[in-house]
Amino acid sequence: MSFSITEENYIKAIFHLQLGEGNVSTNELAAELHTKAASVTDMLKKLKAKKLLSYEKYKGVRLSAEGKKLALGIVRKHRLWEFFLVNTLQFGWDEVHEVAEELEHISSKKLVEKLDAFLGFPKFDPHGDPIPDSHGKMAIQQQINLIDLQINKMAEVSGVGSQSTELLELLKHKSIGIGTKLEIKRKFSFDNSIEIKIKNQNAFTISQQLAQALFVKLI
Amino acid sequence: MSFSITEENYIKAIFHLQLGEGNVSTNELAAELHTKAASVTDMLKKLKAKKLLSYEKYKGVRLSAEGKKLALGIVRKHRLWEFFLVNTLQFGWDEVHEVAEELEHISSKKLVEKLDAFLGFPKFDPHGDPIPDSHGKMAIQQQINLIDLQINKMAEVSGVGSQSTELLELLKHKSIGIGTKLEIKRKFSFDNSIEIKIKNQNAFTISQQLAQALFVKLI
DNA sequence: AAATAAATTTAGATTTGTCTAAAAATAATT
DNA sequence: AATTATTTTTAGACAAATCTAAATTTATTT
Repeated sequence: MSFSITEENYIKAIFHLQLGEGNVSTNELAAELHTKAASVTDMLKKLKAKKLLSYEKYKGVRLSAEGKKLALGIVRKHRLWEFFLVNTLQFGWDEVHEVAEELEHISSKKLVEKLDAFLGFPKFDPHGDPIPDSHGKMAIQQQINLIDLQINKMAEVSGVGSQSTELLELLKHKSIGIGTKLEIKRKFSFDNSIEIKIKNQNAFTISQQLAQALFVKLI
Repeated sequence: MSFSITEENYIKAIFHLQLGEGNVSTNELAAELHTKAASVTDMLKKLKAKKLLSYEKYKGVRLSAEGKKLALGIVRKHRLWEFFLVNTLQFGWDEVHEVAEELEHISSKKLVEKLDAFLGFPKFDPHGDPIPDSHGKMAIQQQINLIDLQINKMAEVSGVGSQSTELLELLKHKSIGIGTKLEIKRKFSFDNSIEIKIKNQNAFTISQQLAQALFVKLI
């Protein structure tokens, strides 16, 4: 079965809103999608008929297993395309969202898998959000993005945003790897670069792009 | 002004059908788009109101300058994405058309320009069709694809399908460049590789991919 | 040139996704 | 618990893109 762009956008919006436990309300959805409650009600009936979600009048909505699967597929595409735009086409990480909103609806299954392989099966997108794999599994992230680490808090590198050879080459050159212990000494707002200090080394600065590709755990 | 996917598909279809001189008929368009004549008539009125084409009842249709510009933009995107799918993502050249039909409607201007640069400003797509540049200009092609050259006809390399460093590296290694004179000795249907003979050299075979990246003129 | 055939357009209906306004159900307040 | 406020649903209408069937125009034949 295949779904319209509008249907996919509803499913994705519900997915993002139902993170906690409770059901998603009609008004929440209307706000998220910049539409009206009446339109949402109509669409929920349609999506219920397609078995993508469970919905009872006045009770709100939750995705079914099938709906979740569809949502994860869309999120996967969105985040893979964002990764592509930033790491391959040199977009700024802050200008890729709208483009990815369009690209995430391209339907070819083969395209997604080939893109994933080309990018080196990245686990996190440029914003540090996890990319679902082809089975819908995402890396869980107790780790935080290095760029969000507080100054002078010691932390340990626990993951990288991608497996690209370019990133790995740079990390090797800077002697950074999984397990490296470091802390941030300064943050420069001009270019969002940060100065980091690794034990027994002089402090040095790394770019925003590199910091965003690194995930750390507090120690 | 922005256009729906349907409108863009009509404009593209008219562009491909009006290659010669005459006007494009309602029935021709209906056949091309797998729709009915009545639907075409409706849409032509709409596109005329948007000044994308000139249309008089019962007289057929031709694109305006503006319509042509839009069409060239869509063709440009289609062929750039085809090039990307084949050369970057390793799709077979015969399986990219449907995917490119979707990708050609992604609207971001910046995406197209960055993709073009990433690919090395290719002049021809994997089928040998010319890719319009950002101003809508296409390389004219008296040249034919090497893969379509008849056996034992002497020809001269007149163009390459792209400027990618990978292609140029391979061409350098094989001592092939613009102006190289060669002829095809055999074609192998198993993998579509061909055996070529360059003056004063031993014959050697080249891959389908390489042959498709080379354009020649008969001499 | 009249008659027939083919192509094209109009008229009216359908589907998808949306809206406004009114009605119904749920939640909050006194 | 009754009243008010909020949320949600229904009813009816609309725009986009399509369709079928009928009407009209152009082309072809006799």
